[in-house]
Amino acid sequence: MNLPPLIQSFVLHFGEMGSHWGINRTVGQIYALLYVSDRPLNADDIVEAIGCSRSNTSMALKELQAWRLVKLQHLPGDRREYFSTPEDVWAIFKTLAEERQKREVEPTLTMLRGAIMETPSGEAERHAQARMNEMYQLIELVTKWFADIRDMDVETLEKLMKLGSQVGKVLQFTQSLGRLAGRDNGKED
Amino acid sequence: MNLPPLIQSFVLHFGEMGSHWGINRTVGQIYALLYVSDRPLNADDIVEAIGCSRSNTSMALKELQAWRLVKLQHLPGDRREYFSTPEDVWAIFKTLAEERQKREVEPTLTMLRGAIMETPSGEAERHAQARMNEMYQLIELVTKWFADIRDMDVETLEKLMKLGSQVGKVLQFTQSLGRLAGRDNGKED
DNA sequence: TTGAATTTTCAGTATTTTCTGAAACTTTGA
DNA sequence: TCAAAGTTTCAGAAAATACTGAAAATTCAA
Repeated sequence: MNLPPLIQSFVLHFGEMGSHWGINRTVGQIYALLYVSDRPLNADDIVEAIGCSRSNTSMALKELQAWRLVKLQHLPGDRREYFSTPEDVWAIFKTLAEERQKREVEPTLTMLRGAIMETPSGEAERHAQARMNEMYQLIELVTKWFADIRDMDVETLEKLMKLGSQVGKVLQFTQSLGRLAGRDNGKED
Repeated sequence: MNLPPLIQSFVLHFGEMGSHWGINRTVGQIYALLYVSDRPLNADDIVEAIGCSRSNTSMALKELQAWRLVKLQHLPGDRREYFSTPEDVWAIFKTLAEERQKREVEPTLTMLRGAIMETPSGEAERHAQARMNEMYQLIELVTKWFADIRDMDVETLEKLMKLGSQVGKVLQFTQSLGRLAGRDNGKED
């Protein structure tokens, strides 16, 4: 690996982190490298920087494209393919959430629906179904909500997050709006 | 594996899903089994149901305890250890988020802080630091927010989620109320 | 159409992770 | 204290995953 120490530690960390998230090390490293790079990189740049084989790089880039985490582009007068990550960190975050949703959450919901439909034979199975149903309801609620906030514009999203748990008070406040009680908006820190 | 088909498909699915999330198959399966079980199970029950070795079960249970995802208990008049999952699916969700935070997010923030502190030598490194800083800000915002909503009571949380993107509108509304009242309800850092 | 540049595929190898059985350890009741 | 019941540890086997180099395929300009 042939990188300034500052960037190297970032790249190595993402490699390790990948393992904890079911992503292979090279994929994590390449992603990290592209993320901090100030220009698009081609496969040979990456081989040079990371120190893995050309073919491994090709596989990893393919996987990153499948996740929609990197953009492919061509530079004028150069046949090679160049890769970069989207600028906007929020966009990255949203893409990741969307892909996880599609790949893991949806199949889980499908499995749960199937199991919940079955006719239980006996108390144990009836209980299992009730538990699966609880899980189903939770996952559905959370993912619908994620989809909702995903579609909010970043400005509003950041405001919402900065508000934090205060949003609970805002909620209670708006619920009592029917009475038009003329108090302030309930922020105290 | 010796389970009703309905439960078996659930258990197998969680085994597979585990791999995508950096959790080993047996751990995922055992967790799923305990989740749907209508009574606490001991290690031999688990071996019988899943069909793995006794020692593997022991390891997996240890890991699940480290994640605080299973409770250990003793039944009167029985020396064996019995395991079960918390009843409340929300609690499970929160525990998972907390542990991930501690194990993966915190170390990442520490690494980022370290890298951002370094003195950059050259434009490439300066750019890399700027990118790392963007990531740092995002992660910090999201985790603070998670911590905030984690501490909300389930009732409020469910209301909030059901409200979905409507919360954006409520937010804008209360912000204009805040301005009218002469204060800003966005938290400052 | 050719051939140089580039990317992809794939079979085999290396590495990592998971799983097992045997042995060691712990706990508890007599 | 012992012995029985139960649990954990750990070295090595098995399985899964990642990585490589060589060869095949693709692309593009002439």
